[in-house]
Amino acid sequence: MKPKYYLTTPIYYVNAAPHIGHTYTTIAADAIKRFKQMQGYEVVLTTGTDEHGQKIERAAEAAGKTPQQFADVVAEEFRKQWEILGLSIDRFSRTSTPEHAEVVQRLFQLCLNAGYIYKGSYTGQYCVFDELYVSDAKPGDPCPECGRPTETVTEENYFFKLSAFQQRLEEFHEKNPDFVQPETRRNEVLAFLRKGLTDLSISRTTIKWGIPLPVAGNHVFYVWFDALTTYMSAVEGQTSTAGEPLWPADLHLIGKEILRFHAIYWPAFLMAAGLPLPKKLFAHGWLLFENEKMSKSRGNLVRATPIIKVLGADPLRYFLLREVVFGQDGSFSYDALVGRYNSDLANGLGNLSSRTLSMIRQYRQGVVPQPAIAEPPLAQPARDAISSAVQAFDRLDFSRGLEAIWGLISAADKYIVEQAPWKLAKQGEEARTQLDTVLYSAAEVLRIATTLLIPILPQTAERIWLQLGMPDAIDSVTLQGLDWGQLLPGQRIGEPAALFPRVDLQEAVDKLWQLEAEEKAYQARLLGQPEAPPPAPGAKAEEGVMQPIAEPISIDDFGKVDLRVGLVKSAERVKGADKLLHLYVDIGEAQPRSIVAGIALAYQPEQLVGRKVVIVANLQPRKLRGIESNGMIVAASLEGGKPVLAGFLEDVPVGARLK
RNA sequence: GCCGGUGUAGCUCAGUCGGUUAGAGCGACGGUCUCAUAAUCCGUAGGUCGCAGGUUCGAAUCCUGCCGCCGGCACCA
Repeated sequence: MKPKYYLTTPIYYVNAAPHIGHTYTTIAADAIKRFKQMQGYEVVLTTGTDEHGQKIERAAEAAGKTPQQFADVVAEEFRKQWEILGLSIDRFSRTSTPEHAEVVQRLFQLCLNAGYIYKGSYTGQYCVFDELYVSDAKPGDPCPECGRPTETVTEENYFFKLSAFQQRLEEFHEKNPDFVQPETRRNEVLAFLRKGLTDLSISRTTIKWGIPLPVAGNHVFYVWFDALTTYMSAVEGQTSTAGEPLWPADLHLIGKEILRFHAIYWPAFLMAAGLPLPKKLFAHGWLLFENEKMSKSRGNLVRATPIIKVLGADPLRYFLLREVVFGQDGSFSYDALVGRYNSDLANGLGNLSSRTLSMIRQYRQGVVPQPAIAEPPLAQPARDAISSAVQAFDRLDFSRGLEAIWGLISAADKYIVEQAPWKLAKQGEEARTQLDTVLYSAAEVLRIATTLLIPILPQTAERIWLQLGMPDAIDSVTLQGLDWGQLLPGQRIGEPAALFPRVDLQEAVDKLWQLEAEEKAYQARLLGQPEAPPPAPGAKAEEGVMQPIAEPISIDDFGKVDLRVGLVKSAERVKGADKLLHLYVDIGEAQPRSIVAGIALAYQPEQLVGRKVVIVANLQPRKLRGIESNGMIVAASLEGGKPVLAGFLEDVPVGARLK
């Protein structure tokens, strides 16, 4: 009986339609699944959507839908995306289903019974958009993530006693050094743990769209308790064919941004409930677009669908797994994508297949010949490639594994040129056995490379399989025992056809940009969002999202703010803080004021001395890094950028009021 | 500021328990073959191995300092 292997992708939040970041994770998971299957496991792969929360409530409202309707639309987009890509998903989980709610409530109950849940209250500044409390913020402060104004919220919450698990979690991570990979991520987890843990608020009363707690009151679960539990609810009560329970998961594949929740919260929840913990966590890096972080606000998100249309799903899989070292950040660009397509797939694999099959047809009437020797020159390189590729894939190092396979492809190309079968064919009888060996070797390399590539290029592998005329179904092929010499002489090959027609770089890139603009517009319509202008081909969108305009105020309200012209008398860096400068500013008072401003990344202290600036003079004093700050400097704050100080074109006297 | 990582040819990277002329793939340029998807194959391209010191007979490889970049934390807006 096969051992089971249960792996998961994260569940994706339905505030956004699928983009290539989602695709990257899910493709990797699919490749892992196929690889594990070929190693003899019964594999279950789940993915799904995270649908609750205030952000969805509001997005739905803006789109004129109920939250459920809204979630339905986006969830369907994800499902379709994985279908178009041909991903082998066993279960698509949605947090808005009753089955899931039941498991979440049960997990809560277990934690409650064990004494790890208590009721408390919390007051703080809350950002609705990002659904997070902003620690240390004052009323009206903007959200650090999005810049939108925060709201003061007090609520009674249920708390999870995370602090009680610090030691157990540390011990767990010490004893399971492979639990979190790559290692650099593990170090982060340990560092975070050692700083100490505070209890976690796991419920909200401000949200309606969520799973109710099985207690009195209007509490619904807050994101992590709800979302993480999907990993369990997806396979609730299920076993493998052999009767082995699917939980615990063998691998959670995640992005690095959600590491902490998976490496700390999730094990703690499970420990509290007395349930088995997952076996492994792998945090992959981000896909950067031409070395910039992809984000909605930068407008440089890329979708997979245009790529599938122009090049196909397999080339996208190949690119993502070959170009990016799994676990590290990687750069995505259309140029690199098309480059890889032409050089590796068209000229490499595709051409080897084409020339090999064509020669067998021309010189041997389409029948795989019997090699004259048992150990042709390519036999050992092939064995080495099998061993390196399998080992690399096993540690999820796809790029290295693919390198090894392409090394074999190159060796075959080189061997073919050295042997020049087209010459052997003209030499008649005396070269006959030699030609047999050459043709067999080429076909055998093709068969071995194809077998190794099944997890990465499933569609292409199947096409080659048929073209080679392999008698057994490709689904039944395993990696166990894969070796040189298993291709049977006498086999009649199938119909050759080009696998990856070469494309013109510029034409392909233009087409990709055009389809991308259409896809982006389509997604915006789907989510009921105002349509963004399509990006100019190749242009990097730099405009950020317009921050919402604050509530209207009266002239009297404005009059409360005392803005003054000030002259910077001195400026120095604040020790121990990257962004802070300590200034003394003359605004016409007896003594210059001490003001601490977060502009050190944008301005050198010496640049500021003698400069006239605008000061909010009647702001409540506050201590920053132990230094008294009596006021605030007015600056344009660019999202994700450096602040730019307000100033005057004409000369103005110090102390003048702005109104 | 603290912690971790990283900086090698135009691009993506390999190479570090110190040791001959520092490597691969892609791209570029030149050439070759003709089975093949104007593919393959061969050759060329001269990179202060971030910078500066140090240890050593000898350092990309060890040590120290500095700089850049990335991540986490702190901090701020």
